[in-house]
Amino acid sequence: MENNNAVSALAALAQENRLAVFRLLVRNAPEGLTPGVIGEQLELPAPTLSFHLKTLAQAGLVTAIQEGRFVRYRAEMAGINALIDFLTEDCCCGHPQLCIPKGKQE
Amino acid sequence: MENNNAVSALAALAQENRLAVFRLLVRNAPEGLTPGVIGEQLELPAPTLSFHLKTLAQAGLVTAIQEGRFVRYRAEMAGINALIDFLTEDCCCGHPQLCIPKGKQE
DNA sequence: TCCATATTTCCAATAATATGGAAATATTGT
DNA sequence: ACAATATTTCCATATTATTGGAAATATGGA
Repeated sequence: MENNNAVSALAALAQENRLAVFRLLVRNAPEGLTPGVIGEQLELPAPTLSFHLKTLAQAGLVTAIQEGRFVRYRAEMAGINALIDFLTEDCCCGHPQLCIPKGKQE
Repeated sequence: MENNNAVSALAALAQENRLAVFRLLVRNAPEGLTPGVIGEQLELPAPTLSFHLKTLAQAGLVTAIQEGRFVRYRAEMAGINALIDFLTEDCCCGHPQLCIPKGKQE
């Protein structure tokens, strides 16, 4: 993962509302949800939510597909995995003994 | 890890210069570096660097200890590990089969 | 075609962040 | 006490992010 992409993904998640949106989509993976439902659940006005969804999409953390009159947003697992891997390697580089995330403990 | 702490940590790393500072400190763990050396390596003016170090410290990603006239900053591995775990659980919650980071693959 | 509903764009106000010069503070060696 | 060096705080400026009302766009159903 490029440095730039990592910064984008980190910034996308570094915001309360966007983090909540992303988590909601993960809990509703793989089907995804429409902005209408997300906005209702999280009590976000439509323009605000649209702005945040766009930010998450640009960061590669969600994808959108049109379904008739609705749009279905889905959490992009490849995106979050890439971010986790970036942080893991970043954190461990050169000093693996200092940084053994749960997942790496045999 | 609390939601708030996660947002702080994400925001701290979601900035080019701060990410560079953190990575430099990880590469120089566990000894750490002084702001003088960091600023020289990354070509950052002292006040700018000080601001970023403070942000990283508040997010629990670095620690500072005074050493005579110098201050030694160190990467806080517990902090980055907590963030990685937060993202991993966040990402996997309810749908582990969709999200298997490298580290978790058997 | 016309209406109802879903979503986004436009836009302006507001808030939060980043930057770095100048000055302040702290510590060590003389 | 003084000079030299390290780091931080102060502060003004510039940049970027967030918010949501109003209007625009898009789609399906009557």
